[in-house]
Amino acid sequence: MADPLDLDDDLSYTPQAGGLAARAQSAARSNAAYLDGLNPEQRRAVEVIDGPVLVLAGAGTGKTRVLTTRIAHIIATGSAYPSQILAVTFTNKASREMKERIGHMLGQVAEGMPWLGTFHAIGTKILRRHAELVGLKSDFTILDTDDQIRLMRQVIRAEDIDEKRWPARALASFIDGWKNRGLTPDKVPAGEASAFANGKGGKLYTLYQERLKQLNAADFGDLLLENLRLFREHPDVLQAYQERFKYMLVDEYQDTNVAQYLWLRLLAQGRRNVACVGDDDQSIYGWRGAEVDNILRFEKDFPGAVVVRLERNYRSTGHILATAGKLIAHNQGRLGKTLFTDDEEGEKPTLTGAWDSEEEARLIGEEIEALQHKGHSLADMAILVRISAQMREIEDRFVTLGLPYRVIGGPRFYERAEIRDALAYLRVVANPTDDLAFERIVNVPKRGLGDATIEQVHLYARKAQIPMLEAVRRLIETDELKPKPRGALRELALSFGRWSTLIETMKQGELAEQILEESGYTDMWQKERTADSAGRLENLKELVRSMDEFPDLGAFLEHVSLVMEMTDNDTAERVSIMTLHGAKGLEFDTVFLPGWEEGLFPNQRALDESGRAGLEEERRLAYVGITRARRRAKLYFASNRRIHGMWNATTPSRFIDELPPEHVEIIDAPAGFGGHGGYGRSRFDQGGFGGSSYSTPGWQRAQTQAQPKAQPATRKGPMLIEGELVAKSTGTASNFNEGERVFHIKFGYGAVASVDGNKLTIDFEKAGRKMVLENFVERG
DNA sequence: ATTTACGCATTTTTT
DNA sequence: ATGCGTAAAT
Repeated sequence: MADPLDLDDDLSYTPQAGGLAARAQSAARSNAAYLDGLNPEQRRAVEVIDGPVLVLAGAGTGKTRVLTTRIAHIIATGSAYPSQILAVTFTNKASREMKERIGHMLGQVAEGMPWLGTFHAIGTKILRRHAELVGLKSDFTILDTDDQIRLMRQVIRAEDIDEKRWPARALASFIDGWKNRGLTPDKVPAGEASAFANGKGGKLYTLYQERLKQLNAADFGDLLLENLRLFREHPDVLQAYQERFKYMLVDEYQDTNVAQYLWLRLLAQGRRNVACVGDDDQSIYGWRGAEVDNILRFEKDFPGAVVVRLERNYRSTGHILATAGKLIAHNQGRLGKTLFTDDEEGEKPTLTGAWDSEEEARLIGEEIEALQHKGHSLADMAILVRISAQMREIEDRFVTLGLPYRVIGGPRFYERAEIRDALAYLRVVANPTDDLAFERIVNVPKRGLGDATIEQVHLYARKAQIPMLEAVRRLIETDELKPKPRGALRELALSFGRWSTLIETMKQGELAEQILEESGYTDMWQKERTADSAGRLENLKELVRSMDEFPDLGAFLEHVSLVMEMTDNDTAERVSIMTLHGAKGLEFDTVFLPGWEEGLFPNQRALDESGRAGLEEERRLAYVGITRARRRAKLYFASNRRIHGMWNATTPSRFIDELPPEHVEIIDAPAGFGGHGGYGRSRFDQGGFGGSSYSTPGWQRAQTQAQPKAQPATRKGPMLIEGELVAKSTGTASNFNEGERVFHIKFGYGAVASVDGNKLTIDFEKAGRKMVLENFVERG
């Protein structure tokens, strides 16, 4: 790129026949079919393209449709070329979805939207063009969280600070917070800068930034922060982008942090054609820097802004919306929306009290099986929990029941250790100066290189101002190293040399395979026969497979650093388990919401740390949870829950008391059918307990109205006695024999201790003795 | 240098 | 309860 500021390079181009713009224009002429089926508010949100617009889009009101149609409209009316529209999202998923839908709408893939992407992807794109202006080279590497923390640890050590008292993790969160707020080291308020490491916080931040520049690297926060610096220090650059972006669109505006807000505001100061779409009631990321205020003060920032409220809900039934609406009405400081629907009232959301969390899991399992037998698809059901720790009991229950489930969230593909290790090898091959990657794998698999040796290399590298790999090459020619490490390092350096030459001739997937093989990395996992080693090897294979979809190794690595996920096309029939945060933007016919207890939900920590604001965010989380449901929302609370391995008595969530009794059905939990008197008896039978909210008039009324439900005849689940399976034995002989070695996806390897029908008792090497259904194990 | 043992904390998660 | 990370033992 000769002149990075020559942004208009692709603007002089005439739309080709059949190109995106041409097709769109013809669509517009022919009568704008894309506008059909929009309700009046949606239409307004689409058609008012000039000037600032704030679209308050409630849950399920067609937000994405409005965004994509708006883009199509801008293109179709010839108001701008696709390359002049900036459209930012938070997640790759959202931007992928938008790309797809726009392409659909305009009849082809939206290759023509170069500026549709996440904040970070677009920030990266801009930064690479002007890297020199902020002290980077355009091929700078993007650090992941691991790299970031390792680098900070080095900085902390170099400053001779006690790592115990001031862990790198904590510094990382400080720096992250500053970057989220758009604060460069010099702008950090003195008070905050000195809160870390006896006043050294600010200095550490400065040093960390210096190290990043030395390494020609940027962390996630920098991708935006350096943009800000770029725009502020180089008005000509800013102006070029202001002119380029005729129209700007922002998705999930309620989730923007200060840095993103400042970035947008700088760009929007040009033409002021900025449309922000969001829902203040769904702001649930305050804890990572999102500022609901951004959306609340939009009209002040952009005087004369058109505000459109989307309140017609196309997702949920009446009772569900009424329940969610009543709950969220308890929040103050909202812009205020009331969702409505033309849909039927539907089933009332249900509330079930369980004796303990185990019973809660059991009840959910039974309900799912009952629905399944009525013909409902497991893929249309989800369990939404407040914290990940709640998943375990539910998973355990599902494993026992043989109910297929999938956990959404959890460690993502590119965050898995084995993937990061493999990537580190590739990074070093692609870029021998990537010290952080080199350090990550220098002793993985174990090569007998310890801290002492690494430190030696470090020292040498720093003295000679060369990358570590180069330092290794020189060191092995001297006799400064002990023979053993010297041999290991020589071997490694030779390998990297060899691999580097292959990069030209070999497809990256093949190369990766060879590297993993020759480095002994795959061997390492093959030798480790634990429950997940097989999965790890499978992940590595998947990685290699996916690599060849990219033109070259560099393109692949760039993708990986920005897109920390892998598109999985697992369409198998399973129930989803995820956190409430992870559920945002999704919808299901049936949603299970366990754990509505004080302390858990609202979460005590959120309350302690953020007070009323924390409570309101928790309430929004509850709102998000309920509004995920299309037809059925099922709330649960338990009177006893195991927390950190200890049983605690709990009280029902205050949110339960905020629900409208007339829209909620109270389910009398079936008493334990194992014969324990009162076991599993609903708390409602005991009247107001523990000073909880159950003495309020509304709920007393609700309780008396509650139909004591008969033991559901539809319950098709296996018979249970104290949670043990009694009726699922098929009587048929098992495929497994005593003493046989087996593998279980969750518990790993073990030996069959006894066989009972299709149930096996297995002594697992790691997990101990468990009883599992035989279809969950395979011969090991 | 690597293995084992003990102490400690433990919401939510994207890029 | 459980895992993770650092400290002592091999």
